[in-house]
Parts: sequence; C-alpha cells; structure tokens
Amino acid sequence: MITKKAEYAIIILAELASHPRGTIITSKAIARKRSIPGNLVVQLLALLKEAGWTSGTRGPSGGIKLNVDPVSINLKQVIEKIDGPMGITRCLFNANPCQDKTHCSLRDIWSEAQLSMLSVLERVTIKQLSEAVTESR
Amino acid sequence: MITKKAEYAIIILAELASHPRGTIITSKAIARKRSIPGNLVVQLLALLKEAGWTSGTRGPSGGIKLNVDPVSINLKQVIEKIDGPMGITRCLFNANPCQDKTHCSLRDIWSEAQLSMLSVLERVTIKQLSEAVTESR
DNA sequence: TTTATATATAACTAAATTAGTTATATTATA
DNA sequence: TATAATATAACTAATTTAGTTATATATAAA
Repeated sequence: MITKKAEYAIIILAELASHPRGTIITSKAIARKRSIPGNLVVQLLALLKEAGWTSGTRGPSGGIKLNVDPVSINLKQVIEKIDGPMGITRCLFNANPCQDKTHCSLRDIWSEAQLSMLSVLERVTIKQLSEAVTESR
Repeated sequence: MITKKAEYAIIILAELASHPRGTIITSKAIARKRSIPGNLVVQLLALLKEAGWTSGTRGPSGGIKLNVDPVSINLKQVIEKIDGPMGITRCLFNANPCQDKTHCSLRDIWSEAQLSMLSVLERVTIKQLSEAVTESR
C-alpha cells in the first residue's frame, strides 16, 4: 500500500514545483494550503532533504525550496523514499521468502503485477503533477 | 496490499485444481500440505463457498471440492472476494475521497497504476497457477 | 545581543488493519 | 450414537500507519 505519508510527500513536492524555480515557502504555508498536519510536513521534509530534492533555511524569512528540476523526480522515487521498497504482498521484498524452497510461481505473478504498477508511477514526474495541480486551481 | 489471507485462498484453490475434477479433499489436508493454519483454511473456505467456487460435504469422508472450471477463476476475483475491493492507496475505493472537491489529479494516476496491476492479476487463472504448482513438485 | 521565527530530529501515542486463535454449532456417515 | 468433518462467530495479538508531542538548533531582524 502507498501510504498517506508518501502521498503527502508527493503533494509537498508538487506544491513547491508549482512556484517559480528557487521560490522559498515555509512548511507551515504548505501544510495550511494542502491540509496536511504541520508536523507531518516537517517530518517528511527531513526525508525529502535527505534525498537531495529540497533544502531548508532556518530562521525568520527561512523556508523550503526545491533543489532540483521537478522533471527529474518521479512518483516511484518519492514513494520508495518515504515508505521504503514497495511490496503489493508480504511475499515480495520482505526478508521472508516462501517457506517451500521450490520456486514459488505465485511470487512471479506478484512481481509482474507490481512491476506493471511501478512502471506507471515511474513514468509520472513531479513536474507533470504540479502542472495538473496548477491548472485545476 | 494483497493480504496473506488472499494469498492463502489462491493457494487453496490452486491445490484443489491440481487434482482431477470432482476430487474431495479435507480442509485439514490442504492446511497440512500447504502449511496454512487450519482454522484459517476453514475461514477462507466460507468465502470461497459464498463465491460459488467450492462446496463442502460434512461428516466422515466429507471434504471440499471445486465447483467450477479453474480456468474461470482469476486472481483478481479471488483477491477481491477475500480482501474486498483493492486500493493501492487510501484515496482509492475508500468512501473518503479527497477533501478538495476539485478534480484530484493524483487520484487519476493512482487509478491508472492500480488498473495496470489488476490487469495482470485478471489475466492469470487458477488453472494456470495449479499447473505451475504441479510442475514444481 | 536578544527575541522571534523557522527548520531539524527524535520519541511517543492512538487508531486501524492484518493474522491467527478459540469456541461452539451443525451435519452426515459408519 | 459416536466421530469426523464442515460452518459460523467472536475474540486476541501483532504489526503497520497516522498523527502528536517535545526538544534542539540556526538565523534574521529589532
């Protein structure tokens, strides 16, 4: 499952990307505008920063800005940064492979289904999303 | 997320399908053979029966048998019977759509990604799976 | 140089979901 | 009539997710 946190992180990045490059916005403003709990925004920004996508400056007149071209960030990347490696089942990516050591045919199917989903998420960038969001306002 | 219960249900059906049509097997035997907690098998069989896929006869020499051609059951159907309608995010299929009434562009992306995954699961039948399982033994 | 405003980091709590267990009822055969 | 099986329901424990609380740190402006 893609968590709400990952969804929030995407929305945060899209919000930043919807302003001219280099614009600084406070985390509070993002939280207010996008109806995300304020401390969650802060929490998520720590991870976005870790990924190199954003940077923050402290103090009055401080805030967050996007560090990279939003076309270079895709949704899969953001989701995996926030939620960790995805798995549509516990069988996948989960340290505990099937008990029976023989080749698990179900696993291949899960894997195919998951890759199919990920390929969609990999194709969509924050840029695209920010444009869609901007249009609808 | 596809739950373990859904995965178990698929394995149960594949196990039934791996025997000649009409074969009766006890739930205990399935549980033992496939390493599934016995009472879970019983619990899941209630749903599989409800879907019309299996039927059980009670008493000594009773057991479960497959009621339909395994080629007519696909994985998506089983998963949705056990887990209910799937959603790769809470946003999808979840009674609580986005707060902002304006069209949610993210939702469309989730939806596309999910459909892409489901189309794979829809394509694979219990029959196929039972063959793969049988081969590997 | 002090105050206020902002990010940064970590730990904690509550709610929801998932997995599995326990208990009991019902049916049918030997 | 005892036993072996399915059937149904309620409960419990573990895990995950969502959100909160607390505290530290940096910096600009007064």
